[in-house]
Amino acid sequence: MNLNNPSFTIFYSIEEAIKAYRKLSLRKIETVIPDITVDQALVLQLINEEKLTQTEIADLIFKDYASMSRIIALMIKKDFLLKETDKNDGRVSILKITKKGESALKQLVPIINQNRKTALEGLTSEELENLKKMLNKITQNSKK
Amino acid sequence: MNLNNPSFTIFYSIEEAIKAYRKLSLRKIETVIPDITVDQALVLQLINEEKLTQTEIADLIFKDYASMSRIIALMIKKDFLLKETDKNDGRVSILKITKKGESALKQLVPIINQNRKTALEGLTSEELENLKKMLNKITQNSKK
DNA sequence: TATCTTTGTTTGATATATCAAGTACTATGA
DNA sequence: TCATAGTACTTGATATATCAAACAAAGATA
Repeated sequence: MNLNNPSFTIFYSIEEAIKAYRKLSLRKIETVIPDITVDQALVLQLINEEKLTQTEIADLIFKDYASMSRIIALMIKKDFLLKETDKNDGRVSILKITKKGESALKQLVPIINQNRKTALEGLTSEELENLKKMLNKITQNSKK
Repeated sequence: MNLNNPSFTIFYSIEEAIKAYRKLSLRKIETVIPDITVDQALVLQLINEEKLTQTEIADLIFKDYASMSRIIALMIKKDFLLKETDKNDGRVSILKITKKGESALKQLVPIINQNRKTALEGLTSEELENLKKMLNKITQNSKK
């Protein structure tokens, strides 16, 4: 039977966990910046930490390039980002954080860190290492 | 720093694993039934195993009721399901699997089981128990 | 019975996921 | 230098995620 099948429940525990965490993140984030999504907040943080192209960001956080293109477009529309064309390579976009983006970021960073802490409360670093190892095994198995 | 932060990597290992698994599932499923999605295949399987309302299915697999409504509508459009109104409660829909749905199901069940086996290869049942426990902890932490 | 609340489902709006196709620019080899 | 291939990104189409609002039927209550 399906519903009590351990293989079934693993994947739905994964889905459940990630959905619960995303919901927590959204709730906390919208208390400080109402018009930003969880993904957009993360992208903002990544661009702030390193100069990255859209493609590089997409690869980092496992997003499709098409999705990344639309996420960036919305962030520009909402005035969190600016886009310029790279002078050395006309295909590449340089992403810059606006004033509004910077101010949002200042408020977001502590919230994001707190969310992770909240979600991982009670898990030791060995447990987390283990969790990551098992998840990576599932990823590798799935890529064959 | 963010990218090497263990808290960061945990959540992205989770996303990576679930995305890799979904991609594997889709690839295998589309070899037998090209016009069905991973979610739709799962819904078909659940309806086959138990008589469930849309709301119950949604709760089981952590879907929003709105999403479930649309998934069901598409499955009806593609002739995998039929919907009738419950005679005892005019709000409730009774979902029935069509001939096409039944025939699809026969081909899908072994594929779905094989996908899970593939993805979990090399993980012992103790490890899986542990994995589930940690994921459930993250879920509970996130729900506060 | 008339009103109010709850329940099961749907619809609209916006964001993201995925595939396929398209655009623009760059690099490479004949 | 010209044709071809590759790279970075965009766009269209369809599916799903999420919130808010709507709707119809059922149940509860005055």
